[in-house]
Amino acid sequence: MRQAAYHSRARSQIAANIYEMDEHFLRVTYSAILSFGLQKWRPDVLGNFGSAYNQVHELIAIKTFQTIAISHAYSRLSPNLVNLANHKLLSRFYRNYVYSYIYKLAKKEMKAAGSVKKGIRDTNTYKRRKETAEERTEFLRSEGYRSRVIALSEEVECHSDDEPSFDANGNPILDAAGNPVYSISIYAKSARNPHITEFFRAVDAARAQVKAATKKRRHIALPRTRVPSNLESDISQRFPVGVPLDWFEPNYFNALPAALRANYTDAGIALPLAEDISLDNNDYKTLKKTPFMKKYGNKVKERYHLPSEEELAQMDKSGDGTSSDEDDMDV
DNA sequence: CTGACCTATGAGAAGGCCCC
DNA sequence: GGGGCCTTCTCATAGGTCAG
Repeated sequence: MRQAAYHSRARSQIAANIYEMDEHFLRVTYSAILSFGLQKWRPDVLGNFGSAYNQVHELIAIKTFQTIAISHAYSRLSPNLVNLANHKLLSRFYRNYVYSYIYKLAKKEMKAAGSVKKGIRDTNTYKRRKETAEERTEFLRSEGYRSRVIALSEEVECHSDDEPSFDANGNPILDAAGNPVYSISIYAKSARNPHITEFFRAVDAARAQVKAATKKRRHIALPRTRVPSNLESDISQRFPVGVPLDWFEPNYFNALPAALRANYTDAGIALPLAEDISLDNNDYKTLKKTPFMKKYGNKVKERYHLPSEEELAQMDKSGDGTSSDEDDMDV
């Protein structure tokens, strides 16, 4: 029961609300549709609301709403029924909903099937990624890291995104029993240095430890699994702009067009090489910039090929952002 | 202006807490 | 242990921003 409600809600708010309604009221509504000689209630959203076809739909919608609302069909939502008899007002609500809200969705969906659903999923993916960024950053601050390390995490683009487990058609993936599998899939972030990814995983483990030790367990979080074969999502393409250089995987970075590498000429270094970090040696956390660079940072920076002074000067000459030469494209 | 990208916020569900 | 309140989770939607 609880499962069913959750799933109907997960598909759509409207579907979930219909699910909560007494079946009797649904029968009243459907028989009204049939009594007008219609097989289905399907207004022509893209057409004129004044057409006979659409007027019938509007009439059915308002009449059935009035009929069942007065019988407390929507009591769960505790509606205010003061204006229930105001046909003009209900008509305006109806038209706003059908010819504005639904119209927009229909137009979007016509352009690309599945785009409405994808938009909703993306929204939540963005939000989760933002929260990941905030929580990791907050943790680094609370652990007393220097700003060069915190800069690894501050921008949302520093972090990979995740999506619920849906198949290519946007349908929930089902388990053997036919129930939807609700889990979160984490996409790869190929631009990011695996060294940094390891660092974030350690951060996450520590965050989980803090959470378990201090917070009450309110909610079972959905399991998160990594997407196989290093698949990247389309949300993950953009680079963070203010990150330390070693956020990037060196080979990946060095293969980038000079125009992109040029954005990071002033970027700092956040962490020592992996082999220079050990449990009993974490002075890198507190060293000031100059001694840090001398002891650890310069070694890291050597691995990155930034555009030379000559290249940068050449790039300036070829005009700031205005039409570029064809040979810009080759790297 | 339009579309892509992203944020802010409301709302329902679930589970813990508190008190009897 | 169970009813009511509180917190935190997720989802959905509306709204904002910005580049082209």
